[in-house]
Amino acid sequence: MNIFEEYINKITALILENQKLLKLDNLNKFKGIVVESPPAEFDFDLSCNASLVLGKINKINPKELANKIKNLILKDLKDFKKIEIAGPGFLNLKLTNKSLIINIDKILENRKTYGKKNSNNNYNIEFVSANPTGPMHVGHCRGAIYGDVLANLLKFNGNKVTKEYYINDYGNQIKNFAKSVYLRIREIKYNEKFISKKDLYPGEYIIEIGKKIIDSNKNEKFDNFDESFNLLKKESLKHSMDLIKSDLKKLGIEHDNFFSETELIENKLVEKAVNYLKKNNYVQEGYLEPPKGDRDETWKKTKRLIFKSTLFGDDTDRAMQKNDGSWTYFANDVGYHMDKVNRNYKYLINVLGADHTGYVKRITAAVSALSENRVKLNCKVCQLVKLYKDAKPFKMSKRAGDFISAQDLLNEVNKDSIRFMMLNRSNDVELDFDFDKVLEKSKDNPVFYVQYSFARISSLFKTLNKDLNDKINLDSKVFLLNENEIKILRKIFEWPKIIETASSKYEPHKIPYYLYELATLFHSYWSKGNEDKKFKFIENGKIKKKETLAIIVLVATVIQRGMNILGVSLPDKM
RNA sequence: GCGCCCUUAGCUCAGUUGGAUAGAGCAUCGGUUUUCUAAACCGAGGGUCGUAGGUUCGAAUCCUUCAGGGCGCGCCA
Repeated sequence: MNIFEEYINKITALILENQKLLKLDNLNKFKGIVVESPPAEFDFDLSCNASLVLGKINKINPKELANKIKNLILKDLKDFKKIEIAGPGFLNLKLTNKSLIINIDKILENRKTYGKKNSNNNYNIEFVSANPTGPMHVGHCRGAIYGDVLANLLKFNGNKVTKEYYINDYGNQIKNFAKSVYLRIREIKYNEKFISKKDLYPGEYIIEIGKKIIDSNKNEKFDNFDESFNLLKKESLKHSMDLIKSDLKKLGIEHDNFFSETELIENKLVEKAVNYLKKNNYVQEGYLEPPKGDRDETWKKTKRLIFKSTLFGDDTDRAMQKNDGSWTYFANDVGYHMDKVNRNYKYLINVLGADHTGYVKRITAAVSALSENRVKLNCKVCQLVKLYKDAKPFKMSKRAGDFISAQDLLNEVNKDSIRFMMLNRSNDVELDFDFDKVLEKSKDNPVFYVQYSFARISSLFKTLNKDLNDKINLDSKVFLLNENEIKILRKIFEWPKIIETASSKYEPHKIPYYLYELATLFHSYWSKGNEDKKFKFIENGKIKKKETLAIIVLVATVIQRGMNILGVSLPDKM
């Protein structure tokens, strides 16, 4: 149920019926007409811009038109007790008690799904996909949470969502990773000092992995890297992925599908994709120009397979093969994405870190080519996370193993705060993550603020000895909302719209912002009781008005739905 | 040189399918508690929406110019 949609339909239908009376010709252009909440200073429930939009197209003075529409609405729709024309021609509308109650009842009857935007599509969201050569760092957490909440949001609306992780368990980096583990094992077993070199992984977790592999392979000598390679690769990857999965789990995230790059190679998916693209002339042998950025010493102008990604909006065509004829990382990814296309998803979403911005156009181009534009890949880039502690920036780099890992973060900050704070910003701006602030228990910390509002409601229900799910019967004869309750109700009406834009634009950050505003209204109302006894909810252990109870249940309902989507818990008591 | 993102109050940011007097939080200053949880509330000051143009009844929002900041620009992954 979305009250704005409901009334836009009623009002536009009414206008259509009375087209001649209103002297309107261009009625095929209803685009742009909306019903929304008026600015706070107007004491109305709804606002409609129909006369502004239609007046413009039909060259009619919007205020005159507004007046005619106003009379029509008053005559034909019995839902409003007051309509005013404001500003350049906005219609501000106030609902009758009866229609307010109808709308409140509708929400109360469908508490679990209030705000749901019905939809039934098949989505694949690829996110995290951190290299399996080491543990997750803080930057990964942002993308991880973003992807997870996006999935929750889309599922809430009724879509099917596969949460996927692409494991880059192939190529040189894995060789170097296994080599690092090998050298650490030699260090432990034979006292050979580990000397860190370029391309090796020095981090301490490598030692842990080495120990585990020694334990589970008591008879293995580890005296020849090449001979032990397969074993080392397999076991190191397993331990490393276990680390990552355990971090993800602590953040409340579980993927549905892990897709291995090695398997993709073994199943010849790249060849299949390349052959398909060749058939359509999207892949050809050719030469590329040297890159414009930093000089690359190993660059060679030789003939190789090239994907013509410029045909799909990329800045330059892309190599599918390296100097030695083997596939590039991109070629493998093309193979992977062909598999996704073949799995018949309607929408593909890739959540990437800021350092992969330059990759977006080519992989989007590849999906267009592979699906003949049938499937749209949407790449969402999460900008950097900047860590602060004691007002000093925390450095983060994956270089020497001195990055801030997800573990480090989880040791100090609980999952709820991490999730909420990482989402409390649009994904395409940098995010300052302040350790101190996130641990604070005050209004400074939005997580606590929202949770606290719910805890207050819970305690209220405990005092009343009532359950949040109890049925409430409202009576239009005595129905009366005070100004605090009206403000809250109007905010509650906006919830479906928040869900709609958050999910259609993939912008989950709108949810924490909204919840914070709703919590503010509730805290404010609550405090009114401290100033003036008449605003207290309870008298002699009983609720004073059923309307108040209904409003409070609505607040609790929306906060529950919202926090549920965010994957943040709601304690009863704080 | 090129691409993507950003530029809104002292600070951190919401707000873009064009709409009404541009909003929050922090910080600053001043108030509120014998309580349904003060982990809260109320009030005040604070703005040329980076610059310069354009589109129109109307622009933070759309187009163009320029400037500043971030990320990236390999046949690495």
